[in-house]
Amino acid sequence: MDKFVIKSKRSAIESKETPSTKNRKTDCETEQNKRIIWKKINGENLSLEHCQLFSNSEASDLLLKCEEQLEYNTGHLAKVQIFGKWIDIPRKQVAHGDDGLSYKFSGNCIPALPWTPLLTEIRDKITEITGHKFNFVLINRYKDGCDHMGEHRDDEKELKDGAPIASLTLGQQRDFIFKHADSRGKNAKRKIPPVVVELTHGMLLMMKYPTNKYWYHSLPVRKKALGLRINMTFRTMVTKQPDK
DNA sequence: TCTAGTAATGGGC
DNA sequence: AGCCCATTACTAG
Repeated sequence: MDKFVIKSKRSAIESKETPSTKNRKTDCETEQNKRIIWKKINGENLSLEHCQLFSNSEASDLLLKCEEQLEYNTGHLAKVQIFGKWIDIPRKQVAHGDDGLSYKFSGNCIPALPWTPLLTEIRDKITEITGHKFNFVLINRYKDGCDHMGEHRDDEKELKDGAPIASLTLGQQRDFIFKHADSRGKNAKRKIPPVVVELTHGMLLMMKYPTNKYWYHSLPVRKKALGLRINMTFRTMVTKQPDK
């Protein structure tokens, strides 16, 4: 297992500069598609597949471009109401996608901004590799290991039935934890062990049906993770029904 | 009408 | 010290 721990945003971006020549990129990048190796993680109604979609240097380049180009929601779109209090979400978030789509998040309705050349390029690369088309991407920026996301399932009603979600990691490696709906809480019906996936720089994780129906996922706090992570989850949203 | 979902908090390990 | 878990109140649909 090749663990690549990025200690800071700076090192994430500069890590492509290796002292030796063994990792030097040639101009055969088009050959890369043939070298992609998928790994599967399966369980009861759990179906995940992941691969190293982007090389270390490609992923670092994309992370840098994201930092230069992306802007994140502020104000009420960056807050959530919990137990009566309005709290800033512990990360930054923005959505892009086809015209008219939006993302509902605990009462908030986050409208999709238009696709940008950078996001279109990444989207099309994922489509090329997976064969799946996406009309929406939710981007979450975790500045360090203290930024996180709680346990949740993605809103099934908004997502096209049976469509996978493609999750791209850029930057800091983080743990991603899946918990079965029946094994959560004090009065859990069953004891199903959680599944931990290490999300690494340049890794694409496909969450396939029906994973999201039965399994919650979270990105817990990791105090020792010091670097920046940007995550993009490409989705296929249900497009608005034409009025009858 | 009833269910599910958001994150901070504090205690146990 | 870090990680895990149960608890907390209100809203949208």
